[in-house]
Amino acid sequence: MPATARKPDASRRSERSRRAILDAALDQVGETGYEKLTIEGIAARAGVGKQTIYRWWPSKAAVLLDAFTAVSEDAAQGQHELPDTGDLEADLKEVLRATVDELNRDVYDRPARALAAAAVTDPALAEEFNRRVLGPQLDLYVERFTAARAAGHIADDVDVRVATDLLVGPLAHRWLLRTLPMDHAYADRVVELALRGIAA
Amino acid sequence: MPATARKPDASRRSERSRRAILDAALDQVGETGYEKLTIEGIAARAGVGKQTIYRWWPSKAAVLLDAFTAVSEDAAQGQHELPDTGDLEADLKEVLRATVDELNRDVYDRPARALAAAAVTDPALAEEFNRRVLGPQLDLYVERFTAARAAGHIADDVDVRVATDLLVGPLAHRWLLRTLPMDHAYADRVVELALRGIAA
DNA sequence: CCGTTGACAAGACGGTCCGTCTCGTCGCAC
DNA sequence: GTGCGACGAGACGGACCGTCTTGTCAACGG
Repeated sequence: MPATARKPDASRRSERSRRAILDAALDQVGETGYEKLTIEGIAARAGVGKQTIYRWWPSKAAVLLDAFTAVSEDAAQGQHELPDTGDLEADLKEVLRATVDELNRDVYDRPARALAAAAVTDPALAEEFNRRVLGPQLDLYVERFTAARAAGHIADDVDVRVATDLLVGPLAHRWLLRTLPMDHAYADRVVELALRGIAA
Repeated sequence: MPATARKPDASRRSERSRRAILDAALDQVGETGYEKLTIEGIAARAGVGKQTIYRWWPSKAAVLLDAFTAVSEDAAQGQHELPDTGDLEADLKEVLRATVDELNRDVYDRPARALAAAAVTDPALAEEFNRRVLGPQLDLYVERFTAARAAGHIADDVDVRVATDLLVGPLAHRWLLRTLPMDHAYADRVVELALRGIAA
């Protein structure tokens, strides 16, 4: 009589339905935005019963997170580390420029923005989002900076995690809050200023 | 026959109702969070008809923006510029530490977070939010950096707007997405690293 | 080979909140 | 004092919520 919320049998789960739901969620958010993303809408578009969604996901944000994780891994194209040509500044500019381009494509921007917005007011989702998507991406910068420090290209006492924030934070800020346009020139300036510092 | 959405007469507006609505919205979002903030709930708590809210605001986010603008101006306490003791690093640390403290107070964090989240997926609200709240705050940094540049404390070719992002971006990133805890030590490190740069 | 099991599609259901509307009431401007 | 328009209250149809019910179907065990 423990109030055991009995769990569904994952081995009997329909892969076909799972993919249809993920695709439908991604399509819907890309077309009409997050505010018009609805469980009923996803179910109808996927040709699936609502209960099938509620059985496997706790919220529409969780569905979108699963869907976006696949997109994100596709975009990574199996690249599990940042380029290292020995020229730190050039490498970082290349990566940040690519990030800017990615965030300016609607198919990537829409779901990413929806997830970020949801994470801002939902700590549990934020934790999951960091663990599955954002964290691994930030780790790439940490690794690259660690290598650069070993090569003597950055100061010994630099906290590589803070250095990562110094690069990514400004980009994310402009992207999320749209304070000003975000383009290649901005990415370059951020890299230059972050590397050499503001002080005279 | 122009579809003139006839506008209400602002001179007959009830100041009493206006304040009650703003207070109710702020209280509600502070207690139960943004997702449970509802127009009907605000109206009930404020002892006001729903129509009175719909007559003067286009969305609940707009109500919250008005409410928060007042709070934000209170918090500024008439300080329309950043401290300038001549020691740029110390001044910036003081300001960022104060910002961290502010963002860690629920009465400030809750509505600010709700507005930021709404702005992420609503470009029109983002524009208004930037114009009324975020923009003026960022301008303070721009002014302080401009003064520092005139005093020869920062390099001549530094873009003061990018420098501002370099400070504020990392803080905002940690605050919004909760990648890692945000405290005084972090604020100090960001200031130090931003000023002197990552490179050796 | 057949019976049991549990996920499935479909959709009914009560509930909440939406945004619009219709009421009297009441206060300010003229 | 009179009339216009904002006001509080709440009814209204509609959207979507999350749960529940029904009948179908495929996998798996005996």
